[in-house]
Amino acid sequence: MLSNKAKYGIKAALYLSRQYGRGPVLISVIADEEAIPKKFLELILLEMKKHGILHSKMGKGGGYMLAKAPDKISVGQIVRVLEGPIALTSCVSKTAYKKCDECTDERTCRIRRIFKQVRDTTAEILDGTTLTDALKSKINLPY
Amino acid sequence: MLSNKAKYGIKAALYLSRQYGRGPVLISVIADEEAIPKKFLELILLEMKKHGILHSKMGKGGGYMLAKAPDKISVGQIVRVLEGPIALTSCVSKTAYKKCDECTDERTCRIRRIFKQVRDTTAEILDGTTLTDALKSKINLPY
DNA sequence: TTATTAATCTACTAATCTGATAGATTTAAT
DNA sequence: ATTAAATCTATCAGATTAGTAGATTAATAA
Repeated sequence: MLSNKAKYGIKAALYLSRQYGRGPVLISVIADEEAIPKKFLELILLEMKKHGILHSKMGKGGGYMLAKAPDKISVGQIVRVLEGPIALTSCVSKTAYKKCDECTDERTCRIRRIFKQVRDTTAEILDGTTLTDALKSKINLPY
Repeated sequence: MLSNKAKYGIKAALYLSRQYGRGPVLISVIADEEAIPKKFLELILLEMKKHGILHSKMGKGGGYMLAKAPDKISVGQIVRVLEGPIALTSCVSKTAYKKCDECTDERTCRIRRIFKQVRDTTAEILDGTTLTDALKSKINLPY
């Protein structure tokens, strides 16, 4: 299951996408609007900043903003930063590859084959969905 | 990431698939052959038994066996028992549906749409792969 | 230059999950 | 009755999750 951390991070990023181009947004505003514990959100935004997803400005008039346009940021990037690799087994991860401890032969491992398939389709969806895509909707939405 | 528990469970199930029809197999044999801590494996097999994936026989000449033919057991079933729901958010799970705590409107939640897609494709792969399928291979394997 | 505002950093906590291990008990076959 | 096997109950150390608290630093504006 996805952690609250990742969920909150995606929510915050979507919020900042809607505010994109309008200058920095206060942590407290995002926290209020998206019902996220403020202190927890601080840590999350900081982590996203350190990974180049967000920019921030300190002091009066400061706040957070997207580091890039919302169509240049994918949900996959955010998930990787806040949740870790998309793959379910390390032997199948692109960003955090590591042979499984107990693995004798990766080439013949049946579990690997299955979870490689899962990783690839999941990555395709998450990396293929930008924040802009995520905001698009068929139904009418309140913002 | 997939827990060792689930990995061990799948490995054990694949082992039992290869022995299918030959009577009960000792926990200790599976543990040895698949390099799984025996005591830990006990718990895992018991859990799989309780969920109808395995059968067991106590006493001398006893052991574990598949409860059904390997082409009637999917990897998805095992993952659900040992790892929990396939979905990354509860609001998108078929077997463990629950509205997200903070959710105000499921119908309009963008995160939900994305993770529903991920769940559906993942479930398709895992439920669509039986133990028999998992054992099939294009390359030559040592068993 | 001082007050104010806002992010940043460091540290801590409680609860839960993971990956086991230990030992006693029950069941079944010989 | 003995032996072999699963089963049950309990415990444990370490990691992770989901935060909270408080001090510090940076930037702006007065």
